[in-house]
Amino acid sequence: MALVFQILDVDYFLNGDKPVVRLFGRSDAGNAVCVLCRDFLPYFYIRPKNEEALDDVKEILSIEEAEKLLAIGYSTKKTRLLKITISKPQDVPMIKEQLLSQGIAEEVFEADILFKNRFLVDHDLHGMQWAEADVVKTSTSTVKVPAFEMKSIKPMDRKDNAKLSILSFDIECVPSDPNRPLDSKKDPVVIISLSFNVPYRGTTSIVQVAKPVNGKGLQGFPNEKDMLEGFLRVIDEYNPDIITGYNINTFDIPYILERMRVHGIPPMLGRCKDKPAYNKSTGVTQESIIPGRVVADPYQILKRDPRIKFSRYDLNTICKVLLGDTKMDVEYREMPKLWNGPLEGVLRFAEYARKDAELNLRLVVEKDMLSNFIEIAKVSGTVMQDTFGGQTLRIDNMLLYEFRKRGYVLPAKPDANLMNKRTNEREKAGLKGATVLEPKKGLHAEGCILVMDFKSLYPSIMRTFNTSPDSLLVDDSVGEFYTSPTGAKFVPASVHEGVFPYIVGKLLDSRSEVKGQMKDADGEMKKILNARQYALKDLANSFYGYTGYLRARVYDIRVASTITAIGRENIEKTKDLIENNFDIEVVYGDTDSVFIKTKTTNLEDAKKIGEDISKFVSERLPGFLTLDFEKIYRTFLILTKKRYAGWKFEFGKNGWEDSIEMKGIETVRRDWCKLVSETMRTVLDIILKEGDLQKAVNETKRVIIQLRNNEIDFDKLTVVKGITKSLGSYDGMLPHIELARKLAQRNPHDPPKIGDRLGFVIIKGNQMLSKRAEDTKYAKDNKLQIDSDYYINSQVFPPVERILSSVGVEKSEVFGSGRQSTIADIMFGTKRKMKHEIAINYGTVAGWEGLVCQKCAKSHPRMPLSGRCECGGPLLFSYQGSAAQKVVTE
DNA sequence: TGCGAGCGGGG
DNA sequence: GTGTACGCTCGCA
Repeated sequence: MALVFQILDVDYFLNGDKPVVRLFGRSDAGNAVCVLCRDFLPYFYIRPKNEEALDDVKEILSIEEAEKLLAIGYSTKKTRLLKITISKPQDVPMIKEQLLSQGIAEEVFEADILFKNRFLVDHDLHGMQWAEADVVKTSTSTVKVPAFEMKSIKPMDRKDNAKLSILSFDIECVPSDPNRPLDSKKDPVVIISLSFNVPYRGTTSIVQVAKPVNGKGLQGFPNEKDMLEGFLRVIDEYNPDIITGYNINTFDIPYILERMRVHGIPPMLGRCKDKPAYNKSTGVTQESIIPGRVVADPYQILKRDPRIKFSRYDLNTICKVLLGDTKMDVEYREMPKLWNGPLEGVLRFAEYARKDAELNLRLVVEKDMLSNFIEIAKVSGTVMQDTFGGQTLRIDNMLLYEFRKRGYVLPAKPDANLMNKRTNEREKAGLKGATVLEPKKGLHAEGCILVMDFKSLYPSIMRTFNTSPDSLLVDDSVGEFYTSPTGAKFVPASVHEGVFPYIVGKLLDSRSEVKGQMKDADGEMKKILNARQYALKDLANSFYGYTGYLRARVYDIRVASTITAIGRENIEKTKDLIENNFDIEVVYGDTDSVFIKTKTTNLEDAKKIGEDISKFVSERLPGFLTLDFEKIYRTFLILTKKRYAGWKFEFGKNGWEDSIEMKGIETVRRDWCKLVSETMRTVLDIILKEGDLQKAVNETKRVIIQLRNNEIDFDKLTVVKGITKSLGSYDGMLPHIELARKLAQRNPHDPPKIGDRLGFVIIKGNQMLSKRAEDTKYAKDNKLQIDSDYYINSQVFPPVERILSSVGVEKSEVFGSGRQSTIADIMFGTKRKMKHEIAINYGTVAGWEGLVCQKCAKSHPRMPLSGRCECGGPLLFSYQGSAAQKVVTE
């Protein structure tokens, strides 16, 4: 029969001496299924040295001749290799070592490719892809879901996803000794909360409690052991495809596995009866594996997402920002009291746990956190679980598909020796990075700044110059070649299109196509397509980094350094093209962007100039390189390379929308009090939106005076820090730890405990700084004096000073000790301008007819400089005479 | 400015 | 599991 299913996870088990591959998935009919393949064996390639000796290696099942191309260095000459097939995947490393150490093989290829990946690549299958298999129903004692024997399998061209069931869970534990950290060997799990996207027995959440409680949505158990068994029963019955939870990879799963071990419960959380869930921790990275399911941890996903950064990554902060909801208010130190106290407390604790599991599920579902990974799996071919790791496996897999198709073998991952060699080589030759153009420092307020980007710079360079390890010319076999700025030579695509440029090109072309399809799509499909276009871009962009990554299989510094060298040449060339052909100045640029200062304050005109420059430059850049007009900054303040702020204007659905954009200038930092962030933002706002440097200075002075006069609320001066270990184990002097010691003395029966977060201010005194940290509330209640010099000199002033000095304001001006000149004034005798006129002209945008006053209805063809009507009323964009849409100024 | 240590999330 | 993998922020020189 034909079974159509989406491939969720792949592994294998041994049946006697032979591997049996298991494909776990969701069938078209919506059932969890497992497809078994018994006729696939592990193999690898060797370049033989002593062929006869192969006969003595008893594990080898067969030896075949194979003529293959090698991935580094262009050549049409195939190398004679032998394909070695053995029986057990886990024997491969051992046999590989033996062949090398006994001088039987000169070199080994593809002996370090995981069996599941080998299977997928060789069958042209991808993770999360739909497949159609010819199967017969079978029975096996190894899995918990219906199983089928596979006769054949082929990939399908389907974009949709099966309805995946998701279980979100959270555990609560209480330490037996509140002064010591939790110990999974001793301290029990007391509560497990579960939340389901597809309802389980008609409910969306359950809380399991290791006490004989009962109630709605509650399951009471006599003890921890029974509860853990109950947890396994629910997982088995619900049978989720995805298991999720906040920080489950490094906390909940390893903890619960240890508790199961203590109680002698086999941790069969997956879809197999023969393979337990386990946690692999390597260095600091921990990952939990549950066979047949996918473990997704929003904490790790969010932390690694380059698109958004959060100030903190705790569940509460994340939910506040993303969902507008918060955790229930239960402090860690309260938990033992709740658990050991009266019933109401236990129930409150249970509801707290329920909400955590629910919040996490909402993050996954409402924020659509898995779609990107599903699409990355579909494109790169790895199973979904492996998409949560790094870029390397994704690229290795994509390279394996393509190189294999073209008759190449991939080199092995580098061993310690090769890594050393690469490191040394790099230290000698150096891998030069990108160019950052020297910024014209200070405030640019006279005209709009255009921000222009090279679209997909490194992928475009790869495509244009055919830079790829397999097109790198290492001999004189070809007369026609391109010589890069570093001297490396590449054959043209007409001779041989490199695998890297080919894949990158396919990804980017496919992305354009998907973006086209998105226009006609809606609902679920639009989400999928959007995730897909992002995955395609993300994957295309990671190929350059791979060529220069020391651990890559197909590392080649000549390729990596060629790409950055072309990038550097490109940005310089572009700067010249712009400055030589337009009466305009490039004030900054970094890697793939240039910032251009126009002479107009009219946003429309600026936009037009941006489009003209984009067209002009793109026509003159080679191949796939294009310069796109990205956005307008009306004003632009640059402190140093990579640190700047701009008043951004973008034309959106509701007309011109403005915001302050900052790069590299941090206004929020954990060790800064609120006052610092507030002052910085105010100062930046005044400079960028009003151009009034004197006002910015005055504002800074005002804050300093308020600090001296004790007029600032202590809450704005508070810094919060947590106690992470026992007080005795801190060596250095830290303010919050000294405070914790003080509080413990003050209140011996309720001292601060591990996990507590202390908010403190620094008060006046002669002791060293860390001894002067004081609890904010205590300081307030006892009317203590804050150390205003500390707040001025160590908190507020340094970051604000960096901003002010970039526009030429001297420290002495802020502190008022007489009017002194800046160094620039002394050198050039120019008086610095304290007030910059910030005129804005919004222009008229196609489709929009003009502006209309909300108060007197007078129409204006252009935005007046004041931003308001003569009558003082706010101006709205008018469209086709009537419909006013949005206030455009404040 | 560059380096080495230390911590994050969870309970 | 045909393994071997962080990344930022801070304090200090």
